[in-house]
Amino acid sequence: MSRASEQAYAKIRAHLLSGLVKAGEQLTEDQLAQITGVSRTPVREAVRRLEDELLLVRSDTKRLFVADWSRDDIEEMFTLRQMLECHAAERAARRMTRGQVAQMEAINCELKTAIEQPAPDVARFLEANRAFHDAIVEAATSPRLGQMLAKLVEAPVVLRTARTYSLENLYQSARDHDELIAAFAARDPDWARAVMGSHLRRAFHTFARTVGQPATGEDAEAA
Amino acid sequence: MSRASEQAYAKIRAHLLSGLVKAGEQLTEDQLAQITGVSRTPVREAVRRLEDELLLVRSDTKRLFVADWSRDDIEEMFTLRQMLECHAAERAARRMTRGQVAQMEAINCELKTAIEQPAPDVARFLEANRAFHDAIVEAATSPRLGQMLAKLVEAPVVLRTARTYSLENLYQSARDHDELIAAFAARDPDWARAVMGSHLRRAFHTFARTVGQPATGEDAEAA
DNA sequence: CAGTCCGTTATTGTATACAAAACGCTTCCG
DNA sequence: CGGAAGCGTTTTGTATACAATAACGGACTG
Repeated sequence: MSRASEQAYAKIRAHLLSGLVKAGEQLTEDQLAQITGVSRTPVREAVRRLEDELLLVRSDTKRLFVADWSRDDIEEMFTLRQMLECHAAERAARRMTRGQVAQMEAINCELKTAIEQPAPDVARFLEANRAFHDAIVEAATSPRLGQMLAKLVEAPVVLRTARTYSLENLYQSARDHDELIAAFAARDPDWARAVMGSHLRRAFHTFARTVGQPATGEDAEAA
Repeated sequence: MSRASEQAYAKIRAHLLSGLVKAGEQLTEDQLAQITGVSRTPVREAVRRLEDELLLVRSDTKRLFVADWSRDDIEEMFTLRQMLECHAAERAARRMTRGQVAQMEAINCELKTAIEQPAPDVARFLEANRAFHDAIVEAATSPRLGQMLAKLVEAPVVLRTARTYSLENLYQSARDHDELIAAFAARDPDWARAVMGSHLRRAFHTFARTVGQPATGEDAEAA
């Protein structure tokens, strides 16, 4: 994306997760143009993307609102993500080269060091985690699948960024990744699918628990 | 969508399937603005939608081209569609009301009459077929799923519109639909999923056959 | 003659002004 | 007092002019 519209996208997104805006609140393009410092044209471009990612929604008469997700919405997204990403893991297991496996090991190594610092570096962990999942999608070589997953993965992250991650959950993720790598190295699609399934499903439940009893947040898990 | 951008979308889309443009050919926004009769602003909006639907693609330097799909691309889309729509059928089977089942019977009835006219009315058949699948997605009550499927379903239709449909395939579709309705009435998710799976998978193979031996087209099947 | 640098042209990106549509408020009528 | 119609305000949609960037081609140099 071009500079202004990309910047608008990033700023609006940051604004949405800053917690300064409430779910359901109306926004106007002018407002967003002022916040982002660019004109309405690139703002509209950015808004379109955010609509697509379901962070913003439009009323039937084209007015713009901050999306508010129900618990069902979130469960739905996790379910879809699980379905698609299991498929991706399966495809990836059939196609992954040795070089790609090695790279995934490197990524997961980085992820572990992010955890093991004196204090776990959550941002760095999330970055590595993202890279790991992206690598799987890439190995699956299915552009449509990647496009769909990108949308699903982005969204829940928004809600969870504010939460803290328990150390144990971070370690569990790293172990899941290790097992995924083993499945890829063994070129076993069924194994890869199964590991990915439990990885994500558990993530959903720990996530749902913190949403059910919000604000205390201590045991959300990164997927 | 608003009037001008909607019109632009429809006209560009029609232009793409008219066969006047070759896959891989470059297009410019100005060109499209002239064709559609509106300014570049709504054209850009329409182009973004078409990019999202993968009918248009951009080079790494933002130049616009007509997408050309490989056979693998098409297979990928069918696979994804099957995965998602099987899931939709399963969900629908759990949630569908008697009223909705009755409505699906009505739709499939309409579909059959479209076939049985002196000459089968393919356009009318496709319309009913689309309504049938839409009804399933609606009964599944999963907005994200619906959104994703909409994209996948639209695209292959483009390629197949030019083809003719064999009578037998039309009847087979109607029978599949009957069985789906039976599965819904019985509230049997597994049954619904299985029928949908074979319905779509068969559609893929008949479709792939005509693509493999193009131009003769006589046995593409509607899903 | 090949390759690269630079100026020209083509194309996309952004800003702004204006048009159309929707909202909300007031007023007017029953 | 309720409700609907009208009008000013707000918000979104479109057109157009201009800016930035990428492709193209031609001249210059080794």
